[in-house]
Amino acid sequence: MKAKRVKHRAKAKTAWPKKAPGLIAGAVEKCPDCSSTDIKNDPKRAERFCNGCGMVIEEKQIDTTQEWRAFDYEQKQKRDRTGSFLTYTRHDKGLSTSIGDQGFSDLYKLTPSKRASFYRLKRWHRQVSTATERNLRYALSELDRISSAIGLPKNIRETTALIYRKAVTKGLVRGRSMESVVAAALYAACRKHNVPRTLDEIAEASNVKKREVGRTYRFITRELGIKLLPTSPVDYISRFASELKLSPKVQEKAIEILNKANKKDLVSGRGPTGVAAAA
Amino acid sequence: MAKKAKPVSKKRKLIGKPKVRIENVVASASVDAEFDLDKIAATLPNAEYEPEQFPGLVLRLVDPKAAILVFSSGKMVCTGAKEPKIIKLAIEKTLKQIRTAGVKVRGPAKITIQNIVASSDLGVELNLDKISFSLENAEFEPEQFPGLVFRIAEPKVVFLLFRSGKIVCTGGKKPSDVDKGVARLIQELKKIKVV
DNA sequence: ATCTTACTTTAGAAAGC
DNA sequence: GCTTTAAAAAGTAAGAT
Repeated sequence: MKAKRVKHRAKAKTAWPKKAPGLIAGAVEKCPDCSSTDIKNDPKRAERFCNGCGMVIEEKQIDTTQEWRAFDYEQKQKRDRTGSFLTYTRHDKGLSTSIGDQGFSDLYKLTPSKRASFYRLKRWHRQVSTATERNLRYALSELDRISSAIGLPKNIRETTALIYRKAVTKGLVRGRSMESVVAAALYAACRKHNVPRTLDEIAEASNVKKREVGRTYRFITRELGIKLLPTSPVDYISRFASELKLSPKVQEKAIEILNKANKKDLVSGRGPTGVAAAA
Repeated sequence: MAKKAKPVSKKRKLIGKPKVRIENVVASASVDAEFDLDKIAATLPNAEYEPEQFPGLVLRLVDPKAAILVFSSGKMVCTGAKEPKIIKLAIEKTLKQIRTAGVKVRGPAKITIQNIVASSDLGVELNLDKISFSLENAEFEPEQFPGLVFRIAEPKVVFLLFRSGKIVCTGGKKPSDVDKGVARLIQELKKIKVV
């Protein structure tokens, strides 16, 4: 059975949505790798693959770099709605190459024209990639779960994926639960995009103790050389206001108060959340 | 005994070097002997020993105020000392009590100070936001902790800086590390004009 | 199976929650 | 009371390799 592992194609079956539009359910057969019977057919690439682990069952060929790009795009569009395809972890997002990835993107590029090379590399590919890839797949399904739970824009998911991947590459997940690292990366991404999501919200959504999310956040942030400015209390205003049903006028005044407080240097040491609430 | 800094009004500029007070000294010690912790725990009233929870026996001394963790290997950890010299006194007293419990111990213990925690007051209000923006090794997460963490490599110590100007220095192995560290800290703060 | 982490315990200060 | 910083001791747990 010739089959190759397709990265980021699928993730834990439990996290898969009912169906992936555009992909037709395949015949009743088991995946040689994970035994899942959830085999899908990919009309675009003319191949069938396991929906559970991403293993390609039959390759009917014709894969070119260009088609890979097309594939990415098509799947990406679907992903946006289903939250299934992990295309944003691909090289096209610069998530691999910029961090010394094991070479997935290069391998993909070799696939179309150098079949022989591919097969020779396949063994190596599988042994060195499997662990990381599975970790990544699981981590991303976690990310999707949490993201949809607290409703986050995709740019934040992508940033989170990027941070997570860098963390994995640097071996920062060792000794820590993958969940806490995902939560920490997500928190960092929110901070980076100035999307106010408190540690508590993320901790709750990810089932990781607040203390652990915070610790992991500080750890990976330090190790990856990421230095984020404390969230401005102003960023919390709109959220708090809508939650409390405050008028725009009140919000404006709150922001005004915050600006004054800032000039007077009286907020350092105080959590932005509390400051915003006070205002 | 006064806590130290009386309500000195915060000045705008820092002048002179602030007094540093050592709050805690942690040291490891060891003797060539194997300790029967059950026996020690059974005879010393000031000992706590719950091997299921932690492999060390906890001995609390009131005289030299300190807490000593005693391990079956003959190694110990002494914490709570307000000054380095107290470590030796505490370890000596610990060995004395252990002998009282019927456990033989010969020779003096070799002691190594592992960490010194000190506090001080710069006497100036600190703008932690500005410091975190300006100093590379500063990490400030007000949502998680009100203090700013600042690490310096030489001497290798870590500071916790607070808005009030109060600071904590930890990680030093000897008193001079604290003094040099504080001097270095002030030097850095002056560079970015926050003191 | 081994190596790597981290957690457990101890003390102390700081200041916000 | 909790949170953060550092450090040692000797176990356990979990993860990666």
